Amino acid sequence: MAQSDTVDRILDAAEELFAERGFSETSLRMITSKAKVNLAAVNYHFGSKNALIHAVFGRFLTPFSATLEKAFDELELRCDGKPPTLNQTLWVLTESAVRMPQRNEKGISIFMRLLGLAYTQSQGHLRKFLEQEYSEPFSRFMRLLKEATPQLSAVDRYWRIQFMLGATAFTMSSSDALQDILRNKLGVDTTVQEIAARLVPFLAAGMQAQDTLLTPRVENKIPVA
Amino acid sequence: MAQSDTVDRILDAAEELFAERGFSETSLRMITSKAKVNLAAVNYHFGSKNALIHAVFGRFLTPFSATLEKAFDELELRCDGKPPTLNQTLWVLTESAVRMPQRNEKGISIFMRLLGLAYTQSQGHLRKFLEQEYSEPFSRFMRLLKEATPQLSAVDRYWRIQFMLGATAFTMSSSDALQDILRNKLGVDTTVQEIAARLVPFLAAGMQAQDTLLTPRVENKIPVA
DNA sequence: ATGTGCTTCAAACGTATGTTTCAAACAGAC
DNA sequence: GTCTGTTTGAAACATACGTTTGAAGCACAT
Repeated sequence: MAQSDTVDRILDAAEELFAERGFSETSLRMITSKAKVNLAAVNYHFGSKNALIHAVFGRFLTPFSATLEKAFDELELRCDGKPPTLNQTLWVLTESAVRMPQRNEKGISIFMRLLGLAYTQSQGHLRKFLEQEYSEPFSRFMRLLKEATPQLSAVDRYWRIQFMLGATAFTMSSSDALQDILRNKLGVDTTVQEIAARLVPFLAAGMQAQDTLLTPRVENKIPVA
Repeated sequence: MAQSDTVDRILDAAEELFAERGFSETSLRMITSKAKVNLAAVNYHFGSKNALIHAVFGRFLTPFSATLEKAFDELELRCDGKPPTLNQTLWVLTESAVRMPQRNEKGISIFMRLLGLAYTQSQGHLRKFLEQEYSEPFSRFMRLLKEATPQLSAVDRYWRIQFMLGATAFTMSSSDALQDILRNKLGVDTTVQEIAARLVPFLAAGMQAQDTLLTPRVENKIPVA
């Protein structure tokens, strides 16, 4: 699955175990025994469990954010001057994610699941690490979203972006399980690419929904029982 | 905050701590010391930590599912014969959630966060417990969704429902953090009710999106780099 | 007052965790 | 070969966890 270098073996094992069990639920002993490596190797090479978590994220997030930057560059070049549309922006993002060189066939869903976990599991150190390490591509994406949805108020846009992130992270993070269920229920096979292709129109439509429901005060809009 | 009965004190403390830290990250000692109760009381009254988790969910999910059933009854009665619309169905759900009698002002976000965690944290026992305990209102909701979106293929509907669940679970599970960020960024305060009021139109629009993008083969739709 | 059933309490149990230690093994330079 | 710096190894460390124990406390019927 990878070269037999200790560091990479640890990273591979940790990545997979974190993705399928979460951080707190994965012990160093599980990782080292899956990696066929001595227990002390983790602390020797990484310093601590938290640092290992950071390393796992850094290994796939750094190349990804580079890919993403280039893709955004191309996109803005193609649009010369005019801001890219919402659909274009979303497609560029999913493309970059889907086209990332993967270590194996599970790569994409591990990638997605880890991102989801980073968002969900309230690991303060991880959030801090990601914020200060990858703030640039993130805020660039945010800026593109803003320019693509000028009709939205800042507050509306903020929440809808959260909804998008949620739908994406959640679906992708359990894409394996969801694909299995669908296969059993309807006998249909799906690829991650197809899920992404279904997701983007969903997100774009939600993002651009004009809610006639929400005007001055929200409470009025909830029908009284 | 509550009556001084040991069981309730434990449930209150556990609920709050689980919501803000997750299950594995919350120890019985944290719970019992917050509840000002002896450590052994948890195992005495509930049997185990897992059983306590079930009890926490049962305490708010049982009345909620009863409320929901009644709300669905009313809705179907109001629509006599015709299937309720997507918007109606979604509103009835969020209404029932938002209107639940709360133990305190944080009640709603705790409720939401716990639901999100149940979905996200891969605690096998919890999923099993929830499935066999609350399968009925869940599948009723699914049936209503199906009748409200007859234009969708089964596969499309399946994925879009996952997208909805994801957006909801994710947003609600970190609603506190997201509210804080928004307050710092734009100086705006938000209630869970308002989040729900923004979420519903987003979901409805996404659910009803007609994706001109997806026709015979998906791969063609991803622009080649 | 006495006994009974339920509840609380402090203490301990066994296990698992992240981390450290220090000697052994190893690789490459001289 | 011998030295040097790096990596591995088995074992132990301290701490935290969920759970169990058995005595003490309590309310209440007899």
